Amino acid sequence: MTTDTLKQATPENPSISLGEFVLERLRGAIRDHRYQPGQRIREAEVTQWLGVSRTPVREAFRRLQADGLLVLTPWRGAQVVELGRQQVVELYTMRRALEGTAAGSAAEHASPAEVDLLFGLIEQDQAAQGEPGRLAAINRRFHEAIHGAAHNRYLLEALNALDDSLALLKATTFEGPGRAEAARQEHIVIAEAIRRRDAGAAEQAARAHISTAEEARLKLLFNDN
Amino acid sequence: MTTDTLKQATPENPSISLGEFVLERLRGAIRDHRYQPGQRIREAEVTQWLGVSRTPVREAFRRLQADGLLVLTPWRGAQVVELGRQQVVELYTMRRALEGTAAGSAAEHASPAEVDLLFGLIEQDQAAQGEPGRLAAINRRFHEAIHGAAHNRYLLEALNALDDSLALLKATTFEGPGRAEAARQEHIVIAEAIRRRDAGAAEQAARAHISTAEEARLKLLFNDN
DNA sequence: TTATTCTCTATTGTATACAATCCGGCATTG
DNA sequence: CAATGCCGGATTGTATACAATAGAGAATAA
Repeated sequence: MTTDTLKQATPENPSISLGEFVLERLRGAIRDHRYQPGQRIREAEVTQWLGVSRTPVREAFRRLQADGLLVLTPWRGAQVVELGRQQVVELYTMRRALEGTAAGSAAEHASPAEVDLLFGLIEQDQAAQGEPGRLAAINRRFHEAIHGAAHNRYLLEALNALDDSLALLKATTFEGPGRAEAARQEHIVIAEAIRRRDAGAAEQAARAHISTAEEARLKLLFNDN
Repeated sequence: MTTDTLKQATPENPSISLGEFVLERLRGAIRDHRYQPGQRIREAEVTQWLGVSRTPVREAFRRLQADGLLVLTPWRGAQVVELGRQQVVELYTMRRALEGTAAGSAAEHASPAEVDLLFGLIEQDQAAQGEPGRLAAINRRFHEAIHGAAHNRYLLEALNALDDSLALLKATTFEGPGRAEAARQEHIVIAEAIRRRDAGAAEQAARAHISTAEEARLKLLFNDN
């Protein structure tokens, strides 16, 4: 990466369009809070940062708007979405519905390997006691495993978009004391329901899991309820 | 529309960006099957049709891709999505989840006026016997009324996107004999559950409604099951 | 005849020029 | 001194020029 003649290819990955490249970089920056909620993002800024012209930047903006991460106001440009309490509640309602559906579908469609993966992750989780970073990563993979096991691409996309939206929030749910252990127990209930192919129980367990996560999140964010 | 000096405003509606204008026109054209599934849409085509440059057309393409209506292949451009049997099933799984959630939320949050609207639409439906076009329109409004009564903007957006995707399919569900009456009965069950604030019953009723619609749709499309 | 390669055109990806609009500060006026 | 209106720069919306690629068809060789 020295000369950067940059014909027509992503600076780093030479096989994808610049629009996609910018999209991923921006998505990552928003996820990591390098762009904070409410902050305005100027096209010229991104242009300089990533060394591309305005066209791919604008295309990425459109996609991020569709995903609910940016607000595009005419002549004012892009702003990272800010979530209020009401919006967080609405997002968790969606999450409860979609995670429940994913768990139910996983109970119906998961392959044996996918079921094994779930229990493997629960074991890893148990081994990662007291390491918040690893716990969060494993939790993430557990949920992704369920999402994949549902074998429904629309559901998967919707859940990914939802994750991105919730990443706008600062506090991670695992900060509450005892939350990690409680979450593991809930994960076990979900995984067992999936293993015994009980779609209804899997859905209920997943919903309950999201509900407790919602409570914890709201408490952390707004100190009430 | 004679001179068309077209400074910088939508040809028809002078207050919205051209990108949004193109987006809505394309969305409508896809909904109405003026662009058929599988068909390729060239930028230059739309450019000429709507009298704009390629830039707003490309922005609209990106949004439609995010909504799942177009497939954008690098260097090949845009193609209207084609839905296979598997994808239809997956979409209906989503629809069952989201409509169920909407009905449940509506039971919790609907205003009295919104409840009245539901029953008003059921009466209109009864009066529109044997007119497939009006029946379809009223059915649509009934569902939209529930979506609105849920008071959840994310849910609303997701349901709208889902409707657009299902509009890709040709046959309308109301073609089956007796389907209209059955649908009305199902609507009544949903509306009554909402009126008595029974979220669980409303969700179950909505799910059952979607399941029967799915069956009818699959029968119409693939002549099996 | 058939397979293969090459070229050329149509089309998309990107960059940039230009137009329109918003927002700040400043001056003018009451 | 405050309010209001008017500039000027900063920023976005749109159009277009140019680069890169894919794909179809012609030309060639077996």
